[in-house]
Amino acid sequence: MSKEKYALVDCNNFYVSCERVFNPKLAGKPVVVLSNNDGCVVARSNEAKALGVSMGVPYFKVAHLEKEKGLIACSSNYPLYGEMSNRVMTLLGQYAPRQEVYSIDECFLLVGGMPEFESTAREIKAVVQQSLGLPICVGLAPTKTLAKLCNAVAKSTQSLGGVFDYDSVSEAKQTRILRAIKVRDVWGVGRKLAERFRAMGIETALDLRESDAERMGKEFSVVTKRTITELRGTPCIGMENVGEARKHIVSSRSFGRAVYTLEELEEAVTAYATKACEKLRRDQSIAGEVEVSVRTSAYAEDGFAEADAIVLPAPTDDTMVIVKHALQALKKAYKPGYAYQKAAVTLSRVSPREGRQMSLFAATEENDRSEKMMKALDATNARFGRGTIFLASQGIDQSWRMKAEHKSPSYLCDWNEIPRVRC
DNA sequence: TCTGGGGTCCTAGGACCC
DNA sequence: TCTGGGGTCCTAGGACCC
Repeated sequence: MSKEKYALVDCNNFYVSCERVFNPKLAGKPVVVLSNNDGCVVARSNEAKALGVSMGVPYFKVAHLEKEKGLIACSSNYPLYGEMSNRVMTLLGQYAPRQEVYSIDECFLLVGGMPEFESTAREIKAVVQQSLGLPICVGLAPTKTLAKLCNAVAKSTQSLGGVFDYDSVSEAKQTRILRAIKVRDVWGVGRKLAERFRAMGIETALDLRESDAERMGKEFSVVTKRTITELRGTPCIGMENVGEARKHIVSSRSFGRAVYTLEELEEAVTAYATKACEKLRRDQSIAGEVEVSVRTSAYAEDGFAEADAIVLPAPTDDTMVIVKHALQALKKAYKPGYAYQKAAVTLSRVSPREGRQMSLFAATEENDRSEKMMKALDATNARFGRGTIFLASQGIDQSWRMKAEHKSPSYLCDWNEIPRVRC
């Protein structure tokens, strides 16, 4: 039996790198990409990191660097990043028998039994750079947890050329590497756990590896025990099945300005529920419950947050049915007199569309009609652009929509915004 | 003035059953 | 009214991830 081996491939500063592909003027400059509403920094170029811009910082706190240091901010352009992600993932998937797309910018490849994968990884890196213009790094190790750490090592150590294989160095060297990594930077260790670990004198990845796995498992949870085992080189987190349907689907957005009236919240909830239903149908799933939540700013002194969930009469993927119940839930959650800043629609009790339980009371004819209607809706919106057909209750003006003041064009997703080349 | 969005997994505790 | 133990299922909430 060949030894297990995982590769973690991660695109460097992914959103910034995507912007740079289409706007070469951004090369070599400090660039950040902002979250929706131009709220926080969610991606930074190396030059921006060097200026001390930290991840997740509210943009207004670093906006002064625009003038002082030439910092450039881009609003996020998720359709563009999504399309670039599809392309890079498709390419990477060709290099291994199994791939797990872990997030928009990283995937695991199962490369056990493939000799000399380190040189293959260097080849992959060159191909992705050449064909898509995206820089990547690769970490190789016998477990996913170590592969994540090795990826970080590859990223931070220039001389490695973007690829690091844990097995290529001596045990002594491995130990030195783990000693240099803070426990907080280990996959699966968040802020809370790191605090509790520190109180026990566990400061580094090495300290965690050397701790008593059994005892830690009892004191914390099986998750911690698994992390420790993985740090020791024994895999216990396998590849996830790809393409499995999500169990919860959320659509939520902060508004571009404070919203007070039920009517405006109804528009937003209709739009969010519509979007959640599109995702639901794309997964070939149906939902049994819809929840609506609304809240004022999390930083408001006199804040308010409320949610209400409604179990649907029968599980469905019908936008009109789900919107209707979402609006009922909203009415129960809404209280007048607050400055609302955000609304969310969550679909749960999600199950596969195949073999669904039809409502006893709904005539099959009605089910048929709804199915045809939803198919036509999705097909039209896919062909002519999202939002070609929509429910009137989502409003036309939508003045509550979010801000995006520095957005790049939808180069890959809209014929009207395709890049032009002059010669 | 200005602080994102979308997921997963695990655990504890309550309801219910025999 | 008193009295037992054990199992399952579901949900809410916490912690984590990118």
